[in-house]
Amino acid sequence: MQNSLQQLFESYISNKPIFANKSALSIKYTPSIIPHREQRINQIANILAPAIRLEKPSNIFIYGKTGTGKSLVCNYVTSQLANLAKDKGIPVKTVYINCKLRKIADTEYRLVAHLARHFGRTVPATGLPTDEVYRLFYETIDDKEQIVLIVLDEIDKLISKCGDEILYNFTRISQELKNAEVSLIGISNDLMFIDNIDARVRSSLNEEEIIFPPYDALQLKDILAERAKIAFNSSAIDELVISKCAAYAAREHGDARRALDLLRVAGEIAERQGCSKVEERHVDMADEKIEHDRVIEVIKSQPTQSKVVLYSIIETCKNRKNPIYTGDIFNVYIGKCTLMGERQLTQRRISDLITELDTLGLINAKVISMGRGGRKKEISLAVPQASVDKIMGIIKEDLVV
DNA sequence: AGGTATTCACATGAAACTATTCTCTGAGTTAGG
DNA sequence: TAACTCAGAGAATAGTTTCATGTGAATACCTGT
Repeated sequence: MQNSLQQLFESYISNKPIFANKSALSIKYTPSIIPHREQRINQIANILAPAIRLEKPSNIFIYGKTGTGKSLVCNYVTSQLANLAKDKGIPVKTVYINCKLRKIADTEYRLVAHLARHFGRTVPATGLPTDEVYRLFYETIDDKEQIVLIVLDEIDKLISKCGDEILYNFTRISQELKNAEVSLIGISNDLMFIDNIDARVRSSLNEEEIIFPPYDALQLKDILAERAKIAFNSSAIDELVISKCAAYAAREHGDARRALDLLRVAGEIAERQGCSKVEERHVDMADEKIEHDRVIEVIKSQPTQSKVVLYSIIETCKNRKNPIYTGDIFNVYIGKCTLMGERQLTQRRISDLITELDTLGLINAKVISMGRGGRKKEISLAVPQASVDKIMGIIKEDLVV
């Protein structure tokens, strides 16, 4: 035992390390070159440029699927702008907020409170009327002449949750302020997002739209190659592996984030196995591992009731071959609740929980009409068979089964 | 045969309710002068 | 009298329940040939 450990550590030393600078593959990393996005960078820079002359730039809305470089480009341009402004002493402030983050900016109140805090006000987490928080925010930024650029990432999530009055309120901000000017940059994953907004709000926004198309496999390959140069030792990686990662990610609507994850995890696996080089099989393993980890992570973070529902679904799927529907699940769920002494929710709520599990990608729930048989959700598991036992284990940890 | 009306078993939407957390306010209480 | 305490009103939020309405197509029912 002792000996084998010795060997393990020694082999770690004798093998040339695979990574040179792993951070280049993380999401937070901002590369100095952003391939295939030169045009968008220029577009955004052009729109924002008036800020330097203290004129209010137009509002911008950026659309594109996940991993198309929206946030990256946006951060890049705004930080360049902020740097320049700082050097020249021009009062331009940029704020980046991710609206998806729970407990930070996922409601109107929290968003405005967060903004006010960013400008140095202390705002309680609850207790104040929303109008009051708006007033605090106005006051704070209006005390001197300045341009404020607010970047709202994943703004579609915010709007779908709290309605589009927020946007309307923001357009009104500019009218209320005497000294400062506020411009919005909205980033959305949902291409249809703008169509769901009230026409009046939309016209008062009079925004510029920029669309980020997904990367194709070749572009992904360029991006990966660029990062791999920094992240890996040159001998540890070859073009084949990179192509494979690019191809896998291109299969999923050209998600660069996914491609980078794939490459990083493949490298980690190779490292752990004591290989001196990343091989294609490591990419396959990485693909599986990422999916598996994601599923486990998602399930762990679910509230108890969702877990009970998922448990019921898994068990029913195991025992029965023919398709299963909401009603079946509900019955099993009732049984589970009495067994475990959990509170029973209504079928209405279970229906919603099932839909949530579907959007999380843990199950497939398709609404089908069976004529006289009624309208139902046809439910099946979406996780690989291999993970099922692990999942059951995790759920059981949390529940007294 | 062809057309339409019904009907099933939920889905989907909206509103209202519950419980918790937090602020703010003002009445009542206390301690020191 | 100033400082302090504490209860109650009012807000925001998450998670539900209640009530109401919507839905798609297999099937039952009718019509005219």
